[in-house]
Amino acid sequence: MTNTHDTPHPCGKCAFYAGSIWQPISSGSISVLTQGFSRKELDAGQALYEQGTENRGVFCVSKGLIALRALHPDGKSTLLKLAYPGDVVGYRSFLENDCHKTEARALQPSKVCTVAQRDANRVMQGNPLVLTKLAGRCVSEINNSRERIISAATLPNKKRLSALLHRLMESHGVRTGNTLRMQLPLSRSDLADLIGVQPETMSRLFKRLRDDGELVISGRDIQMPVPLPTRQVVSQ
Amino acid sequence: MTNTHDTPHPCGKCAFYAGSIWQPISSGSISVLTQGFSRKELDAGQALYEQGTENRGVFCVSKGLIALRALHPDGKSTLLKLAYPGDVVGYRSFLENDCHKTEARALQPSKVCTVAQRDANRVMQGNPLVLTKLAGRCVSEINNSRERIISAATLPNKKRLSALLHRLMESHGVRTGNTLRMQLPLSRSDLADLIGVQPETMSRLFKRLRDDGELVISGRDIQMPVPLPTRQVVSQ
DNA sequence: CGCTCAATTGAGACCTCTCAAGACACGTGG
DNA sequence: CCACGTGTCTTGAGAGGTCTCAATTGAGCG
Repeated sequence: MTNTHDTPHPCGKCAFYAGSIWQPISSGSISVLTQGFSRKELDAGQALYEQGTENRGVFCVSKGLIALRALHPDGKSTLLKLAYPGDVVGYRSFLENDCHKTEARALQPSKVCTVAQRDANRVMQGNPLVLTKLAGRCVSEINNSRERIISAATLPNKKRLSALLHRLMESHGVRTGNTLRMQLPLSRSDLADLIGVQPETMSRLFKRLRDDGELVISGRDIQMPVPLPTRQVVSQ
Repeated sequence: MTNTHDTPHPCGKCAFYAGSIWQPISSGSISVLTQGFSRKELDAGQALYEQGTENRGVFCVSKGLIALRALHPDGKSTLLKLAYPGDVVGYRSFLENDCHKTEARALQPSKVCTVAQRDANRVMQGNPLVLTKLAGRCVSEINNSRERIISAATLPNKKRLSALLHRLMESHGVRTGNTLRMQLPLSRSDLADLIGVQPETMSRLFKRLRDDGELVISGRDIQMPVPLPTRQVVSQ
């Protein structure tokens, strides 16, 4: 019934196949993976999963941008992570076999591939490398969190915002001559979350950066000069 | 040469055996584990490993208290985590097969069990459950980091300090009648790191908590009333 | 046009940071 | 035992930053 031979890998045509957590796996597992595999399109603002709901599998962003937010009892929320194409989301609750402690919501029109929980577990059991790769994603996430904690303790807010904008520019910016330009994918509130201040303060930080001549802002349109190549200090 | 039969599990007598990442493993792996196993005592202030050094294995705290700190180029440092008995440290660099990005230093006289890298890898390869458990530790660490980020964005410093002291009291406090009392295992600087303020601000926060009557402080000796049983709101 | 939501601006209270100086505990050596 | 360091902790003062509450502006949309 199952042809273990010529079933193509469901992620085979994905641009992020090389780094996929579902690769390599035994040819026998490919049919299991395919069985649990589905692709979904999300409009901007649409939720991939809601906080508090049961985990239904492991999700991989293939296009667009997903925001992971923790919703608080008082109605506010905190933006915890931006998931770009190639990123895996939902693995925290998958590994814990627990409900989602954050919501995942598309910031831009996005495409997400899902491997259903049951099949994901079966593939994982037959292919230890899958768990190895997932653990690698966990470690990356730990690294990211630590960087965020360290920069919060180390840098003043203005510098943190500047660094954040430069990072966003790397992903979303288009270079024209000597300037970079992007449409911010985030609201001011979300930006404020990412550096840990109130939205009003965010506005004022923007103004200060503008006054410093670091960038030109108009709504979500941002321009800045191409940064000089920063010379990394090589630690022996 | 190896007796696969009656070699005892090296963690068998440990109080944290039940939650150990090295359990259960195949009886054949026990001798490998034993081979890579060593126990080390650390004085207060002594380093388990230094930042920037190569990973030499996976460490498990069996007694005392270990501080994980990130050291910055400017000479300052940030306290990232307190590792209590039962906690595993060094697994981040172990999984990445990379050098340590933090230092681990004993805050109190401590005992740490080490499984050397080479043998840890061999045991892990033969026992997928080990990686499963390690992934679980990663997920816990992610949860901790997220809580820290959320509370930094949500609560004012005074409340964060209060929450931190209550948490420390749970681990280090002794109840006498209606009061809890502990010797702080941390310097003011380390406490300041944990909530993300300067040491001077830490002092002033302490003073405000004292003025509020929340606690009695004398150096590192802290007393507070036993908190009322907080009634958890059950979210349906 | 009028609604709504996002973003900005204003004002004042409050807090935190920095730099500096003092208080305190602890250990060492005279 | 005392003097003297040393490191930790506290306190002070002023500048600067952030927060909150409130009002205003701006942009998108029926």
